[in-house]
Amino acid sequence: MTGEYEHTLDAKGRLAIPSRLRDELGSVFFVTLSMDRCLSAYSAENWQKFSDKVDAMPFVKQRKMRPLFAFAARCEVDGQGRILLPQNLREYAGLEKAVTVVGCNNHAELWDSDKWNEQHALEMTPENIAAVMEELEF
Amino acid sequence: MTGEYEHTLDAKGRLAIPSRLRDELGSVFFVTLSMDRCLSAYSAENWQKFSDKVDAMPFVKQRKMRPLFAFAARCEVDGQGRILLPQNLREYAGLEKAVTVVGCNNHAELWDSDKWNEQHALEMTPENIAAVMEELEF
DNA sequence: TACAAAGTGGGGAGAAGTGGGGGAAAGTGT
DNA sequence: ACACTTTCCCCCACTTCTCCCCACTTTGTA
Repeated sequence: MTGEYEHTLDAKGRLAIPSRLRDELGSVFFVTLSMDRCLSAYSAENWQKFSDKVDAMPFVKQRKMRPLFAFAARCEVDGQGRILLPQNLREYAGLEKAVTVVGCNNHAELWDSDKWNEQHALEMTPENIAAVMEELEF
Repeated sequence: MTGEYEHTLDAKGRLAIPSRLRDELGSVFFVTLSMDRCLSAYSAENWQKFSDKVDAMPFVKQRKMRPLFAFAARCEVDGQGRILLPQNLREYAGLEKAVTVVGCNNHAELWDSDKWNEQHALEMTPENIAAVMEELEF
């Protein structure tokens, strides 16, 4: 998944999924908390992988993963390509009106647009890109 | 991929892909940020390799790679051999009207023609070529 | 010079994004 | 148990933008 897409959260808490990402996320996917005060959306397939990974962990470690499941939402896209975001998730990420959806390879992130713009400014510099390429060794 | 090709970005933000590079890039390819305030275009095949590499990284490291995906665009060439470049990418690279497409072995770079001409002048000297060959140890 | 391929420009159909109404379902309180 | 409120989901309507197609110009080639 790639690209950044700005959309608006309507009065009912619905968010349109960018058409470019819709195929990759599928018609049912999972949204959970992420670091950086944003939300992460995983396709059903990737969520399953993630879930399997946690399943394989020892019990004590599994408990630490609880919040990722407790605050996760199973989202179904409606006929208009939108999902309904639960209020607790919206509050966590500070989503109100303008939301930016960011493609991040194997998942998508949902950001309050103002917050994203700050992050964006830090990341979208030649210096940072150079550092990333260095790390990637591609 | 080799050669430099000057093209014009039309009013709709479309850019013609040089016919010489079209076969190597394919009908769907990916454009992302590069250092030097230009853009890099990777064939779908190379992009996949790159994406797989990131997928295999630990979670925290994956996050650092975010900008490469967030600012990447999946481009499909239209019937006339053109792609539509998203505005954020155009802004980053300062592309307005004259764009130079540069073949760089495994990828192509998109430069504002003025910027490229400066770079071009630095690189296209016997001294620089000598330095390059030195480095190459070929 | 004629012809083909490549590059450039623009109009229009259709998809994507946004907003809102109405009814079903679930939860709450009396 | 029943009425009431709230939430959610399906449907319809409107606007905007993207993408597909057609046409012209330029370049290269036989």
